[in-house]
Amino acid sequence: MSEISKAYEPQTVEDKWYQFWLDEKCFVADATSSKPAYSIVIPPPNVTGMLHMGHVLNNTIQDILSRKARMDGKEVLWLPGTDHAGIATQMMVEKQIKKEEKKSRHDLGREEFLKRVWAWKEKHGDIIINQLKKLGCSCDWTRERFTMDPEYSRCVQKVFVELYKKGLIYRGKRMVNWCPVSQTALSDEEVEMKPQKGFMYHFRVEAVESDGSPVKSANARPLTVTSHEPSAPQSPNAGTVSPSPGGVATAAMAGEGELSSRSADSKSAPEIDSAGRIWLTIATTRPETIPGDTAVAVNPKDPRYAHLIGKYIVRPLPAELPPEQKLIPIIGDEHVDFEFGTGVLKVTPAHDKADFDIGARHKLPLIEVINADGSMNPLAGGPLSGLDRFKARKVAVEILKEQGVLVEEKPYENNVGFSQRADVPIEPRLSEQWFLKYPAVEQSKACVHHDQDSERVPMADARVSAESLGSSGDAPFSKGSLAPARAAGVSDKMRFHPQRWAKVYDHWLTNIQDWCISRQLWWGHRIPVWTKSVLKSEAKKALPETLWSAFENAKDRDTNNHTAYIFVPLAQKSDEKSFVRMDWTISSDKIEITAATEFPSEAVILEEFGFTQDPDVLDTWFSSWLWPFATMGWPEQTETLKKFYPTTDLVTGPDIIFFWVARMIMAGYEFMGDAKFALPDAMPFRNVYFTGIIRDKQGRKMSKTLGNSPDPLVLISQYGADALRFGTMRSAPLGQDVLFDEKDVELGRNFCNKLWNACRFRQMQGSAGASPASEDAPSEQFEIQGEIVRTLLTPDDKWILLKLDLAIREVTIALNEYKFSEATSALYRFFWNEYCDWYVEASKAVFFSSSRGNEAPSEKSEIDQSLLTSAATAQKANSLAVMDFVLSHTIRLFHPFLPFITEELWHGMGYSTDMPAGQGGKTIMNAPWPLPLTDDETGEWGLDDCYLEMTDTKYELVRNGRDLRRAGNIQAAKKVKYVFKPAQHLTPHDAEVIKLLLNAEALEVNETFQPPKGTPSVQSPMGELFLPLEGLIDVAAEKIRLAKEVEKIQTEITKVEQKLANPNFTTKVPPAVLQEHEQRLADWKTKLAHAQAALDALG
RNA sequence: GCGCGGUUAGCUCAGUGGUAGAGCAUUACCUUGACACGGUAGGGGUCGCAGGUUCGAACCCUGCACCGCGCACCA
Repeated sequence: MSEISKAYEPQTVEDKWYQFWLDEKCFVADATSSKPAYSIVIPPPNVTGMLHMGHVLNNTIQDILSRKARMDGKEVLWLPGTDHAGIATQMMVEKQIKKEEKKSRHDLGREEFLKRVWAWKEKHGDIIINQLKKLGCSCDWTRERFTMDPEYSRCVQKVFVELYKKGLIYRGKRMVNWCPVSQTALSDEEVEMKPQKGFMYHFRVEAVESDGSPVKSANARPLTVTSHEPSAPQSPNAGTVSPSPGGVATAAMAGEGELSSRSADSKSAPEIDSAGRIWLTIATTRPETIPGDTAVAVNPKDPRYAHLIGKYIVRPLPAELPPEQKLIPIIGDEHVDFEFGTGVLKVTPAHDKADFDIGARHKLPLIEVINADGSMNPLAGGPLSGLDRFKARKVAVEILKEQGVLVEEKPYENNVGFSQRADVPIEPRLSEQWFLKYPAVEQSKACVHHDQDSERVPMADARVSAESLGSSGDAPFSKGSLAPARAAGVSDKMRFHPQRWAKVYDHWLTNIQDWCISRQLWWGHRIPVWTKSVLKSEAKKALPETLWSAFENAKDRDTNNHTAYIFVPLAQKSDEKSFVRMDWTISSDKIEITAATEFPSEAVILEEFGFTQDPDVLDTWFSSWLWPFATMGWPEQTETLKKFYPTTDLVTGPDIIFFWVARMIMAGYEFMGDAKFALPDAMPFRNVYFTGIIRDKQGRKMSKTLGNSPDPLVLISQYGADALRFGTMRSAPLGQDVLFDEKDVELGRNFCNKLWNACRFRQMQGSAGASPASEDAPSEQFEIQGEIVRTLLTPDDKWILLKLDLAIREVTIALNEYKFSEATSALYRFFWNEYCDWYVEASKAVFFSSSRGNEAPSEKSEIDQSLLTSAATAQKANSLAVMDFVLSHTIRLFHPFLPFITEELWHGMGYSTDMPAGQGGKTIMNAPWPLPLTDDETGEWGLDDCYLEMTDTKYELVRNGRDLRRAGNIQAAKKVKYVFKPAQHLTPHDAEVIKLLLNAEALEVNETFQPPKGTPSVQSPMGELFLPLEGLIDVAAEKIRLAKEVEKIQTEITKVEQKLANPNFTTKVPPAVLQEHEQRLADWKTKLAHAQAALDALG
């Protein structure tokens, strides 16, 4: 800090120190270290992503935790990496290729397309990593991982095969969430329900017999209108209302006309027309799926319809089919809610999840009418075929209108599942996919802590240990933070912060369905399954001998559709342990064989045998869920795993609690429970901190389309990374969403500048002796070596040392409880409001008055000049020593939050030179985290708490004295003289401090001062302060001020008096509280007396 | 429908039973020797509503309202 600039300039400082940390390998974790471990795995950002505010929040927190842990003496591993993000990345590259070459991925072919994605990854993969570096993240970059690294892919395959062998992974033709844009299946978690405005269409169909002849209404009895369920609207005509004439109703569709009132009736019962024919009205939001209907269902308990079960209806679409091909049964199914709609449900087993289940129960045929891309296929009928599903909906409605069967069309809002990625409605679609039955569910449920009061007991790994807090921990620590240090080797449960997420997690785990893990994409881990299908008749010839004999010897081999397992030694391998497990399915003429293997060599052999690999890839989360251990060398027993697994903290957003957190926990129990790892626990982390979601200042989510997402790098270049970090942390309370405002970053920058200038001020006061004096420093060489001398400590010194002690406690506790905004606020308050506003200002009394020792007034001339000078010098040096003590602690407290500026100051202020190389001598990163003052220190320096109160009283007097100025309408610049009438002895130091803080020209201390009538004054336990204005006083203004004050005091007195007059209060309240109230009353009364006297004096 | 948050100054939020707080914004004054990215002083609040518990409630309990989120959803 030789040429110290007036304002802090972060840009050069940040780059310089980041490079230094990298060069010095400060972030590299040593798995062989004897220090206790602390570890975090980064939630891997998308490899081609860009840093956004969510990353800033998330990674700043991780960096704070990591840096704090290093200062606590832990061996820290913060393991970074990126995620291949299947759909997102593939879509991005496809879009690019489309734009630049007007080609689809299919034009390029799989191999070429994957080349392009890899090229894209190589080109853009470092961007986000470099952005994290800009932010100051102290990740161990030597261990950076990517979810498609060869070793990582190996883990994914191994896990797949293991689960497959356990029978937890299976293939099945099921209803899945299909995204017609990405053209892939999705998991339930990737579907987002959104309210959608549409229409509810009611159309009617005739109930017929199996031969197509009308069901006679006579047969229909015992239906009577009055036997309806209570909720059904009663209508005397309902049973006999006339059917609408053919070709009815296009104009009145909006719902107000005759038609709609009749349709209300139609809800209550089937209509019976004059010819005695029975009509059912069906409600649907998706008329385009009518061609796929294979039944209509009613509730068997519904008296309106139950008698029709077993009859048929004629499906209106496709219109061109002959009626006999459109006959579908009326079935009874409990699923139908007869209070909803008309109580008649059209069943489309191929295009609706619930309908599929109904179809399965009733063995209904499936008619698929929608293609993978969301268009209709020929089975939907001529007019619909080829149309997009939404267009087809409109056309289907037109056809129903033409047929005269549409009875109502009313606006309707319902929830529709959307593909999270592509933002289009998903299509429930039947397809063959791979599914996973989640493993270790029960363990995963049991492992999370649920106690209500656990928020106060933060660290299961005893991150807060007795020694890390110092032995003198009393008041603030006794709240419980020191509490249960976990007994060594005993696993505790995992903790969520804030805890309420445990309930959400639990609920999800209780209700999970199997996970659809296959994706019809190309970018991702290809499913390690190979299949081969041979004609039964040619099996012997077509199969390798080993396989054929295994097949031939298998029991039940002729059973149709029978699945069994055979283990086949691979012919080319002599190693007997080398088996690939194969499943086979035999149908009437074919044998289908399936094999899964994680080994590339076996895959090659399988291919030689004519097996082909499943074309699908795995869900991206199927690789992410292995992140905590696959990045550490699993399945080998690496040093890293032994040292750093389970990780200490996970920091992530609650939006991926199901996608990622829950699944990682299950994977941890499933794959890390193996005794060979000799781990204390299989759980992947001990604490999960859920950040809030970053929103803009209007509370909206940040999104590209809204354009409300600021670019963190722009903010960093404008304000500095420290400023961004500090501002974000200050406004990010535990568990709350963060409303981001650039003002917060500005605040951070201002704070850094304040810190910078406070150090600059210290620097300008010269050397305290520890570091050599620079050329232009005062000529005196201080003797005291920067040590604090008790006898020279002023009350202000003691006050700031005590405040520092409190700040250390407060910040440490806040960090241990993951309360980052609390820690930041405490530091801000301490440094700005206590250190800068009061201590630094008060210290000027020492610096400036001692330097004026040479100009001592004449009455002191007898005192030896040199003695005076040296006393003043010693006093000054002592204050500098206190400043250094406070600053060197403060800078360390700030380091996790503001890594760059603190490193710069640490060196610039020379604090690094006092430390051993490994403990701050080289970098502040390894400097010890400040401990609360020890009993030795407080005893040595005489830091009694009474100095807090004493000095607060002094500062309060100053505040009131300043107020007199304003009350007297005196400009801030105008130098004024105050008179102080002390109640007891006032030290010259305190007099000087008061004078300086009042910005007074002079402070006359006069024990016998007789103020002229009307002199404004303030009262304090220290004495009375006057601002004599010699007739310049604005009497009216002063009267108003005093009157106001009297009023205020009286209000307070009344409040306290009322309390004290209540016998209930005086008898029931704890003595301390009672005493406090009595004291308060006395204080107010004194104040009142003075204010009243002053007011009276004005006449 | 079920569950979870929230409601305190103009804005964003702290505040777990004992004198209502911070930052920003705002008003007035000040470029004094670290800092105008600064200083000093001020104005501004029936703590969502209604009950209850208590000597005492922003805080604990009950109910309600409104805002947000999650889960489940019936055409």
